[in-house]
Amino acid sequence: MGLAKTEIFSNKQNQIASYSKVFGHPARVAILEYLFDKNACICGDLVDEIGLAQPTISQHLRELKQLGLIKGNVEGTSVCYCIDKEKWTEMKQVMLAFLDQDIVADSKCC
Amino acid sequence: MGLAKTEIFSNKQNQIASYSKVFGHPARVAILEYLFDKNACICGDLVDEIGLAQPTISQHLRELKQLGLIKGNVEGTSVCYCIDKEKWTEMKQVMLAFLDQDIVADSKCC
DNA sequence: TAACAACATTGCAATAATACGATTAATCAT
DNA sequence: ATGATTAATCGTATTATTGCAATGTTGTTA
Repeated sequence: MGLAKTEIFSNKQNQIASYSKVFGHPARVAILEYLFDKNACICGDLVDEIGLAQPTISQHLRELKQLGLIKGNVEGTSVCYCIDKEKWTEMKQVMLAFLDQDIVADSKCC
Repeated sequence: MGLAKTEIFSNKQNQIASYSKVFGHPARVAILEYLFDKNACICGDLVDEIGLAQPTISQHLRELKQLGLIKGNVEGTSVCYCIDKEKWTEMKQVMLAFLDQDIVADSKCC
């Protein structure tokens, strides 16, 4: 039905899924990498840098902003986006706990 | 259009997006956590464990299998799934490189 | 104030994802 | 062989996502 049954899963599981979902599009990965690379707030160059239309970029930025991973400062007529470091660290904790699950050696099969 | 323009992004960016996408649903997160927790191949208990119908679970398992993150061994009438450790480690490298991007202290704003 | 610049929003078309009933395929038990 | 069990696949309804043209909003500049 296109609608995930989030209510039957734990908060942690839904949180991991939410973070992952936002990373699940290469444009958003590219935006974040660009923001990291510049290590400073950048503004409208994202549209030129990534080959997507302005409304599309704006939409991706909004999703990143909704999760709190980026912040936007209005600077005159342009808006300056950058990584929210606290939130990024917080997200990283959650994701690492998931990715770093112990792989015990003696599994029964496979 | 519902169709991501993957061709304008790098292989690495698309790879990160692919891994993230598969983690972008709580059911698949739950399946993986259960597989890790049991540290042994389990079969149809996933249907009982997670509250989704059998075809739905089977569909999620297929997506995980397509990415290579899990393996399935046929054991009689049931199928035994477990984490593919090599592939998991490989995936972890890629994801960590993305998550661990340097957050330099002296950013210009925000 | 009027024109402009930079983004955000809206609306829409096209495709993808989610979920499950029904069915099929394979194996086991008798 | 027959029936039961397990899981994969098919078909389909429903919702979500992606992308962009058109338009709106806000602040700047002449």
